[in-house]
Amino acid sequence: MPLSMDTLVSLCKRRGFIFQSSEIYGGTGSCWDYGPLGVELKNNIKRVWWRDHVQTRADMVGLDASILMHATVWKASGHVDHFTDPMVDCRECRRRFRANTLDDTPWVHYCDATKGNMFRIPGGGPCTHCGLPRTLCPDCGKGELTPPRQFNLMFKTFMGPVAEDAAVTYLRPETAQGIFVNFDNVLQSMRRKLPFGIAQIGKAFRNEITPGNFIFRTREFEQMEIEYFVNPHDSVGGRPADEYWHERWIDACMGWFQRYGLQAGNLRLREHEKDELAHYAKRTADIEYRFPIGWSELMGIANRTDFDLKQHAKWSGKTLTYFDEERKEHVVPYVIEPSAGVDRALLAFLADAYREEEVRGEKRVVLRLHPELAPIKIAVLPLLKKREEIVRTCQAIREELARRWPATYDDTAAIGRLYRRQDEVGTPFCVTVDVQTAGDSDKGEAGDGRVTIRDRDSMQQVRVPIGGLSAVFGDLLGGETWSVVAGRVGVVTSMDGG
RNA sequence: GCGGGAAUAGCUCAGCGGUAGAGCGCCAGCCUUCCAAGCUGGGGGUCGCGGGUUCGAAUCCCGUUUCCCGCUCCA
Repeated sequence: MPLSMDTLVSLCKRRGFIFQSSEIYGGTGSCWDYGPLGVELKNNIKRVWWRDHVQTRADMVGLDASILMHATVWKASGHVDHFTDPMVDCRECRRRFRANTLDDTPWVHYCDATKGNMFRIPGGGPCTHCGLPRTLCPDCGKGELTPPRQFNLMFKTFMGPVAEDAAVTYLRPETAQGIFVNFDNVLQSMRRKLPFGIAQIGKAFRNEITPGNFIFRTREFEQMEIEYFVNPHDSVGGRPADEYWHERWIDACMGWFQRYGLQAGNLRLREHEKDELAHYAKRTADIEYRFPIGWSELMGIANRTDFDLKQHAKWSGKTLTYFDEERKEHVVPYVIEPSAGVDRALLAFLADAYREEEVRGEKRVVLRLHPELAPIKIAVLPLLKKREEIVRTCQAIREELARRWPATYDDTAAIGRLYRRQDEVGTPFCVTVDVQTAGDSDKGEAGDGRVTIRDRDSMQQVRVPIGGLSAVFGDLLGGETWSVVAGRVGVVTSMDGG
């Protein structure tokens, strides 16, 4: 049975990943809070994204621009003009129209002067039979229209305590503009040569008409964006540089999601049709993921051309160009924009990791999260919580491991249940301390100082000395596979075998 | 914004005019030497909120809020 969104929502709440915002007040539509495990998962996603796209690349730098920006930014970007059209709805057929173009569009009219015959009247003029202007829905000709409503896809707010017009600005609807307006700053301060990119992770806000589907579409969300600047006059491999780099980024992004666990079969690329392209875009490709709600956009990779830099140059009066030493000319770079949603990525990673398995006739729910993404890397568990030596040993081990990795201790259930709990939150490894480990002071028996490591996915176990744990986890959490590491350090036992 | 559905314990839900329930989970104790074991006990809900009808409302009526599904919309 395919994973339902409800199942995921329920798991997220029950296990402390994601709660509905302001729940005790009845909840706030489209807003979600990340709980103790959710914030770890989200931070992990952001961290590996940043590491892989910024820190390990010579051609990338980072940025963290403020959410509130000069209001003119949004005039230059086009968001003010394109985000705030007054809209009206037909009460009958429920079609929606832009109020300011309504009077110029052709309309359907059932004319009383001709016993109610239907006419299609071109342009915005009155009916030639009755002489009356259009008052009803131009499409069905029957329904009354609602009063115009402002559809502010941008959240308007005020800078300063006095609400006067000069101080009006917006919560940014995308992080991209923070990069464009800092293009020259970065160029000057970081001595960059084209091609190079600027990355940013941050919150963005859109008054979506229809939010929903859990964290898929929310009004407050977080973006991971790159603006990669290229010289459109250059050619690479016989192609214009912007087209070449667009392709490279599509491949890189597709590969990145798979590297952290998304199955190739749940990912696909979708090219935007010509009439679907934003007016500034030369080409846009979406990476879609097979979410519980069906195939939907996970990220978009657009070729925004030189539109944004030119717009900001025009509105700011500043020169936003790059000097090409070889050609001795100033160019406005083209920009390739890989833009991903953190929340959507998190949803995809969760959905892809979710498994229901049958183990000894019982259902096992397990999140097969990539170890780098897992909120908790290691759980240290006592086989018997009544034995002081065991508990003490557990806590010492946890404390030591927690210096390098998120590690937790739990003794509130029997071992089987403890394992299942960790499975359900995606903890890749458990360390179990038993009587042999700590010894038995009552019987005067010394412990052997060895503990069991249990692998989440295979449920196999291997026994290692406490002193070797740090090195073993260094390997396991550093990218080596369980089978390789386990085979190297000890005798592997499986559930059925032992 | 429109249409439809829903709202009762942390989760899944039953109850549909007469003292708020179950399963799971959670907590504690006993037990337990590796995969959701067992036994005992426990905490937890003014049944989304506000009105109304009634001797009496989780239950019927009205309003409202929120969520879900679909439509619309989506730089």
